[in-house]
Amino acid sequence: MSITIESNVKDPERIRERRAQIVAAAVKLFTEKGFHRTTTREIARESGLSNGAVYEYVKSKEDILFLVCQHIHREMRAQLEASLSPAESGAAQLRQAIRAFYGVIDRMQTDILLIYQESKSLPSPFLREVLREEQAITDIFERLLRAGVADGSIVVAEREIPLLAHDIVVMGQMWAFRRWGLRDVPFTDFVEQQVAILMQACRARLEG
Amino acid sequence: MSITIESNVKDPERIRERRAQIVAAAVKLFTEKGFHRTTTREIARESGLSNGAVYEYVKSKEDILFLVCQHIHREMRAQLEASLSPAESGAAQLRQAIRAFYGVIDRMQTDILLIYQESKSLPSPFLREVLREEQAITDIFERLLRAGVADGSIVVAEREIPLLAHDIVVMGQMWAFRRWGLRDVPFTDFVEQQVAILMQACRARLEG
Amino acid sequence: MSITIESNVKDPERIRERRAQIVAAAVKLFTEKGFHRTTTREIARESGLSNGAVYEYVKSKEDILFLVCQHIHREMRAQLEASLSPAESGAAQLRQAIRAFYGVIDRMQTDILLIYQESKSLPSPFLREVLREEQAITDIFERLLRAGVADGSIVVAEREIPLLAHDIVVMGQMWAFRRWGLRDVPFTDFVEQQVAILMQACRARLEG
Amino acid sequence: MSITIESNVKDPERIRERRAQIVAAAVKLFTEKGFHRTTTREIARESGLSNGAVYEYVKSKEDILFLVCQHIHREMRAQLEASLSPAESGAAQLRQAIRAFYGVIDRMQTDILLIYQESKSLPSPFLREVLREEQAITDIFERLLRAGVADGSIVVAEREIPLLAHDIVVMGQMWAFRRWGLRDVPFTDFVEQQVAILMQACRARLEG
DNA sequence: CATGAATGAGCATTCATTCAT
DNA sequence: AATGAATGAATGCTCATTCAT
Repeated sequence: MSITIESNVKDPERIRERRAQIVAAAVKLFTEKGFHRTTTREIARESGLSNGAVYEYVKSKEDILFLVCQHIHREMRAQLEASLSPAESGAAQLRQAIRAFYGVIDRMQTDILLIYQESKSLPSPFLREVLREEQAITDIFERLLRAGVADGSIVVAEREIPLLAHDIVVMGQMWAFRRWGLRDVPFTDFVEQQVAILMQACRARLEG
Repeated sequence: MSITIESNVKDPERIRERRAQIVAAAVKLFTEKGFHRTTTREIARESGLSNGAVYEYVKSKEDILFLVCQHIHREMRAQLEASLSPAESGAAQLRQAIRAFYGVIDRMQTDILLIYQESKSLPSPFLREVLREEQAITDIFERLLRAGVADGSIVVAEREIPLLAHDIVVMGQMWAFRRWGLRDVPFTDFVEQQVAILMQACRARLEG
Repeated sequence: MSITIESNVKDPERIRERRAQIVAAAVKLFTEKGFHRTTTREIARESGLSNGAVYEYVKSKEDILFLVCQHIHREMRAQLEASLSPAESGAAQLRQAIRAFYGVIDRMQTDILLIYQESKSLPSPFLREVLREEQAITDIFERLLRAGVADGSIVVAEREIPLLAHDIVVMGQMWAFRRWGLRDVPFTDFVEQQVAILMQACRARLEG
Repeated sequence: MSITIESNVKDPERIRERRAQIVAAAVKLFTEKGFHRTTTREIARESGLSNGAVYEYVKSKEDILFLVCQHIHREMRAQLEASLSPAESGAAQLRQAIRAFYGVIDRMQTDILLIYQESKSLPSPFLREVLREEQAITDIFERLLRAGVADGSIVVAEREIPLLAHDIVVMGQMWAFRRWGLRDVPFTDFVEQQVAILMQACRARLEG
């Protein structure tokens, strides 16, 4: 939002295209070998650009990492919004949102892991922006929780809401960052168990 | 089972001492600047050893990272064991263990964050060992859950236990890795809310 | 004789205009950051031309430096000629010329410094041309000295004339290249003292 | 004096040796191709060190340039001091010093040219130091002028002394930086003519 | 055992110049 | 004539690791 990566190139359409190539290449490589072990040359080669061309669209390697994080967050947001659907009660809406979110997490596992593992390498203005985005996702659930409280379909104290929202997010993201420990848990079981725990924490009436 | 780091030096006592120095220095530096941005020279200087001496007790920089993770895990285990105390029921025991564990997390915040952020840089045999250790901690809670089920003080399906144990761990560790989002939550509130959610998930009778 | 810089463009008027833009931009940038630290992109931007356009009027970055030196020398010559005025004796003429020249130096301080500091980066045919121009200025003073000898208003041996002419030039240019050491000397004092020394060296009768 | 270049290496004797190698190589290369066109790799090769070794004794390429300037200035000072000899009057002392200084300039022509052409590439704390050194040389002549004034062997107004000292220096250094224009002047003639002009400027009584 | 100087492959980044449009 | 995106060789510098002493 507030941060804009500079480019020497003027044509915005071209910037979009080339950065998409760079980001695609970087996501692949960062996922495989991590940010530090990936060289800018590899990113150039993988994205089909010359060494120099990369630096026409980006000012530093950290810029690329930021672009990657930004791209992933946008994709997450888009997918999340696409899978939210209206529901009768606040509780039902919340449950549906959690399920939708966890679905996104499942589909974007490696991307989410990438952000978890590499965002610490961002220069701090970028990191702040990434955390802001992470908080924005949490805020979605805060709002849903308050809506449920408002219509009486769930019961949570206001002061418990922030942490509960974080729980919702983290209990989903662990599907990505604790993959090693959850090999034996089928995804549906995972979702249902987490949803059950969370809805119970909201003292929601049992529903479909 | 447990991985052994090679050393050119014979005297095991000396190895222990020197590695303790190296680990202390590395923990400090990795926490401040991260694994990749810390140089072996800096570790040598900070630990009071010469560049060469470090390599008498360790074969590579990754070895140091592993030693650091190992040290932190040991410390965690020790602190956890020290703060566990017997309780009447399995539920009470579990609740107490969670509280104890969360206390450890609070005290070892930066160390836990270090493992979260840097363990991905470990060569895979080391990484496996670290994850094994992480699993071992989770296993402690699996056992406590089963004990509670056994004495009827909590009600959880066997198939739900592994994930629930992960939840217990993750919902505590987020105190370390989501510090940026929990600034406004006092630690005691944090613990009590998480414990409440978790005990409720266990259908434990409400107790002290 | 005089070197000609090639251009892809035919229209000589256009060449003149564009090169004037390029030179103006380059003088500004070279003065601020030096030749090596200035990029051709910066020159393009500052001159309002595109990267490519610059290379339509110039074959290399060195060409630009040469154009800059040429421009400065022309400007110096023009200013010098404009401020020369006839005088009664050769000695008076010489004194007047030195004062005029030093005035030019004072006004063109940064340009003269630029030539002093950057001309060494010219390819040797260009450098030779620049030195020829520098010699041409010196020659002006040689001629004035000979004129003064001829009318008897000064007394210098023919063999001393070349060096004396160099002294006249250098003792003025130091106002530009020894700026750091002459902070406390007012310009008028500077001129008068140097003129006194030089005229005395010519054994000129004391006048106005 | 006030500036110390850092080194990773501890042994001061070794630092001295290695830096001498580096400086010797750099003087040669900078003289041949200039500072900017010389690469650190070339300096390493020429000095018989590895790329990395150079950076054990120096923190940056600019450090090398500074070391070079420092070395040249020390050498100049040493030679100058070695060739100064006592004289009867202040005027005689001054004349002798100028001759000695010009002899040094003749012997160190290329080095002096190097400082003239490349010192502008120094980071400003280094540049200040170099200019301080240049001023120190000028100060020597200020002192000699005052001594001459004091014993009555020369006549100069106090306020004329600083510029006169600069003239002494610059009128010698031009032997190095105006080499192209002085090809036909024999060194002895050069010295005698300059000395004559300068001593005359001091209104010194004609002496041997 | 310890030291610390030396190594050199490796990396991010720059920039003069070209050339398709 | 003009544009501006693309190129890629070149550069200064780093740092894990080794090894002679």
